[in-house]
Amino acid sequence: MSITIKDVAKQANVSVATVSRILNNLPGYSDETQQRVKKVIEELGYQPNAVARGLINRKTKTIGVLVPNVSDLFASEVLAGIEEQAHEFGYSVMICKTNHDGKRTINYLQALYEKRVDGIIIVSEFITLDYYKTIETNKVPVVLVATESEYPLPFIKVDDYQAAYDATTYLVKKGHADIGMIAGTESDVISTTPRIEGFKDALNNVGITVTKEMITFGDFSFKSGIEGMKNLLKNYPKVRAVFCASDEMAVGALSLLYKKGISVPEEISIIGYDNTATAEKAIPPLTTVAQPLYKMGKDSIQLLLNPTLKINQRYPHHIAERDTVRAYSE
Amino acid sequence: MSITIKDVAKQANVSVATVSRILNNLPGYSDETQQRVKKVIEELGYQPNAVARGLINRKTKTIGVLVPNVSDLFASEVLAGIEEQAHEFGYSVMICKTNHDGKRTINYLQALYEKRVDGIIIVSEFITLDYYKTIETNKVPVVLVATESEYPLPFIKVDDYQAAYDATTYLVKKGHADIGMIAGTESDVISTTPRIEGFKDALNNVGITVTKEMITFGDFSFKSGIEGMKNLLKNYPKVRAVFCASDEMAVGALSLLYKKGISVPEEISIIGYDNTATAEKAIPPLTTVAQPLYKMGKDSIQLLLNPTLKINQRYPHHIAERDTVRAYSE
DNA sequence: TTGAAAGCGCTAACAA
DNA sequence: TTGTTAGCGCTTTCAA
Repeated sequence: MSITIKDVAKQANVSVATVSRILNNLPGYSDETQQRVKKVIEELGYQPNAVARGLINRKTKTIGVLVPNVSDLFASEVLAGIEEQAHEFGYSVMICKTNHDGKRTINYLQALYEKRVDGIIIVSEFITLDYYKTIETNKVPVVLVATESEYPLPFIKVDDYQAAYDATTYLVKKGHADIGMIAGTESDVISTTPRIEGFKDALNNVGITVTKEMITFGDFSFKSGIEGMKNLLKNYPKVRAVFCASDEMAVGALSLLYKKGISVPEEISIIGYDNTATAEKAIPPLTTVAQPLYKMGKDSIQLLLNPTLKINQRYPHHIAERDTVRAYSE
Repeated sequence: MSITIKDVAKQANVSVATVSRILNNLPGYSDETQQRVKKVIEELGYQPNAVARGLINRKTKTIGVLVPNVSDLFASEVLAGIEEQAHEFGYSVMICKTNHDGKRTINYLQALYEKRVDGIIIVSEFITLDYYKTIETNKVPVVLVATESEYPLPFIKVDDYQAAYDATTYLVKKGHADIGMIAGTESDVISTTPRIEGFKDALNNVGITVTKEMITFGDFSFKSGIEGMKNLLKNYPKVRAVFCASDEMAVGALSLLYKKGISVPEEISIIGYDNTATAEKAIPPLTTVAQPLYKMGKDSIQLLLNPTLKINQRYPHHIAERDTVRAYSE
C-alpha cells in the first residue's frame, strides 16, 4: 500500500484539497503551508498516482504508436524522433508492433482506446476502412507518418512520386540510360505505386521507354533486394544503374553484386531510398534518397498535440550522395 | 463523454455489478442476462475504461522499458522480443529512451512509477546506486537485460567473458596468432571488462602475451570501429585478425579496410559480437558471436511476470560463421 | 487561505 | 442470480 495524498494531508495537517493545489501549482495557500506540505511530500516519498489523475482529468499523458516493426532502421529512426519529442512534452509512448497484421492492429487500437491514450501515431501502415471506422468513433487524435490515406487523417510524409522522379533523374544526369528499378510491394499503393510512377515519368521525359523487364518487385527487405537484383540481371541484362525503393533492398543488391563479382559503381550503379543508418555503413557507402525520418517522428508529436499548428505535411527529400553511383563523362 | 458501464447497465436493465461480472467472466448471472448485456455492449460500442480499472485493481497491464537507444539494431531487436511477449500476455509496453543520461533515466523511472506500471525492464544500462535506491523503494518488479548489477536484480545476459574467450579461441583455431581487439567503452565494467579478460585469457592460454598495442577502445559504434581499426593498423601493424566487441564496430572496421584496399578476410580477418541484422548484410557477411537478443527480450517479460519461474539467466552464445574469418592451413 | 464533499468509471464485498 | 454500496486516489466545485 503506497503513500496517498491523504497520508500527506494528514501528516501536514491540511486537507487533501490543499495538497492537490500545491501539487498542481494552483493558487490558494500560504507560503508557510506550501513549505510544510512539500517537506512532508519529500519525507514520505509521496508519488502522485497518475492513474487516479487520469481517471478524473481524462488525460493520461501517454500516446500510442502503431508501427509494423520495431527492429528495422526505418521504423526505429521514426520511433526515436517520436519518443524524443514526446519526452520533451512530458508524454510517455506505448509501442505497438503490428507486424502488418490487420487483426492485431485492430486489437491494439482497441487496447489503446481502453487505456485512454491522448493520441495515436500510425507509422507506415495502410489505413483500411476497418481501422478508419474505429479511429473515427473514438475521438482520439491520430497522425499518420510515412503513409497517407483516402480518409481525412493528417499525415507527415515525403512526396514519393517526386522523390522517385528526382532519384531517377539523378541517375540520368550522371549519364545513365539503362536503368532498372527494384520496387516495393506490388500491392502497396502508398509507397510503391507513386515511386514507380516517378521512375517511369522521369525516364519517359528523357525519351526512354520503360518496359516491364526494367522493373521488378520486392517487399522492401534485404532478401528481396537480392532477389530483385537477380531478376534484373536476368531479365534486363544491359542494366547499368538501379533505383531501389529502400536502402535495405539496395544493400541486398549490393550484396548480390559483390557475390557475383560485379563492382559497384564501376559496372553497376545503385541508388537507395530512405537514408537509414545502413546507407553510410554500406560498402561502398550508399547514395540514396534521404527522408528526414527522425524529424518526421518528432513533428508527428507536435502535430498530434497541437493540431491547429499546421505543420507542412509534405516533407522535403534530397539525394544523399555517396559512392554507389558512377558518373559518365558526356 | 464516452459510454460507461452505467450506461450499459441502464440500457440492459441490470446493475453495474452484473455488467462488471460479465465483462470479467465472473460467475453470477443467467445466460439470458449475459446475452442481453453483451448485445447492449455491442450496440453502444462500450469500451471498458482501463484507467478506472487500473485504479481499483492496482494493475495497469503495462510494463515500462528503459533502453539507451531505440534506433540501433541491438536494442531494437531486444525491444521486438519484449513487445512480442508482452503482447502475447496482454500487456502494453512503454518505451523510454534514456540516451544513457542519468537524470533522464531517474526521470523516466519516476514517471513509470507514477503511471503505476506493473514491471520495468532495463536494457543495457549500468545500474547506479541512485537507480537502485528508487527501484528498491518502489516495489515494482525489475528485470535487467544485457546487463547485470552488483545489486540484487534479476538479469538475462550472455556470459561475456566466455563469449569473448570463445571468439578469440575461434580465431586461434583458424590459425591466427596476430590478433587485435577493438573493445567497447573503457569505463564499462559490464560489457567491456569481461570481454577483454576473455580475449586476454584465450590468448594467454595458447602462449600469446597480450600487449597494450593489441587492444584499442571504442564505444560500440560504427564510427569508433573505424577509428579502432585505424589505431590497430598503426600501433599493431602485423595484425591479421581482429575481435570487435560489437557488430557495429566490426562493420566500421570492414569499412575502413575496404577504403584502404585491404581485403577481408584474405589479408585481415574480422569477428564481431551480437549478431544483429547488420552481420548478414555486411560485405562480406560478418562472422560474429551470436546473442539470442530477441529471445532475451521475450524471456525478460516471462521472468518479470513470473518471477518464480526461474529462467536460466546466463544465456547461450555461439559463433555465427560467415565470411570474414580466413582459415590458415596448418 | 482553507476544507468538505462529490464524483471520475470501475470492482468487490455484502445483502437479498 | 442479482443489486446496493463503499471505495480506489485524485481534482474540483462550493462554502466557509
